[in-house]
Amino acid sequence: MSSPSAHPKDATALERLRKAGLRPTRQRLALAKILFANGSRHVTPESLYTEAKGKRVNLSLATVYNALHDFTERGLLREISIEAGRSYFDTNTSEHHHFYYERTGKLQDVALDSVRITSLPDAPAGEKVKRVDVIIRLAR
Amino acid sequence: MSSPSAHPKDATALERLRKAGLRPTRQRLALAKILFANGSRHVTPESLYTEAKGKRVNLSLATVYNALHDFTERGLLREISIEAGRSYFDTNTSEHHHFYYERTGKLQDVALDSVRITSLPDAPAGEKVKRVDVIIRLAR
DNA sequence: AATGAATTTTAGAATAATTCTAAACGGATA
DNA sequence: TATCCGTTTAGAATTATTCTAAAATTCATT
Ligand SMILES: [Mn+2]
Ligand SMILES: [Mn+2]
Ligand SMILES: [Zn+2]
Ligand SMILES: [Zn+2]
Repeated sequence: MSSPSAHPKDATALERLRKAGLRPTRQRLALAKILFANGSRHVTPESLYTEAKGKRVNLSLATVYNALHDFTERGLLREISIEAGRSYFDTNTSEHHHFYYERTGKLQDVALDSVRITSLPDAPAGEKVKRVDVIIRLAR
Repeated sequence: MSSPSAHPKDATALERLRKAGLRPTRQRLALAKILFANGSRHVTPESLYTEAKGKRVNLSLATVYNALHDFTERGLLREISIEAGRSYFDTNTSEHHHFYYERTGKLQDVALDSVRITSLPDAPAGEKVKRVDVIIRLAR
């Protein structure tokens, strides 16, 4: 395949990958551009694959899985599980919560400070709290 | 206090199924006995199937799936999704939260009043809050 | 630019969880 | 007991994800 474009448009995605210690391959650059071009997004592997294909990016589904996991390991994404058999990847890696539209399966960010938790139980002995996830399930 | 089951907690497996409008078949009775014999439990289809087989209950995995879904539809269980590719069924159907031990995949109940949420965002237009799930992820 | 080592991508096979199919079975009722 | 119809079942099918190993690409070194 051809070498990566050096256009300024790529700078953000390229820098992001470099900073994360990930080789900026053609596929990773294309996915990073899609993921980080605009605001916060919540994608599934399949939805991202479809979107990339729609933009005529040539890659395989396995590469999408690899990239999503690599990005997550390097802190570029956060993985979210809400429903069995479907995993989401969130471009917003800062602490926040979610609305979950049960009807459509869509996720929407909820700002951290709009959910005030004023007490939490102590973590069991030998364990520490890694994260508190609040999912606000919506129905009509 | 010697008279039988005034509360669903005390109901026999048979009574429980009858009240739920489910035919008390051999398989459902055996599963209900395992599930509701003691306190709160969090099972996976596979773990329940293995446990039943260990007690020499003759049934198929498909029946375990059917029963778990039937029980859930009739309010005897609640389904919980924490991790993609693994679903849990909870015998505690009252409102409560969970500790999730990431290392082992085990769930543990967290009493509703030990998590105090003093503010929540308004539901988006046309939607209402169906449930708020709090998952406290634990790591060493 | 060419070389070579390490990393990444890929197609397709493999695995895992769950659902489907349709035939056999068995509770409920009369 | 006879009949009805919901339930169970084995095995196939489906879906999501991971694995395999060969080919391609990146990148450091000449
Ligand atoms: Mn994963
Ligand atoms: Mn289900
Ligand atoms: Zn988010
Ligand atoms: Zn519980």
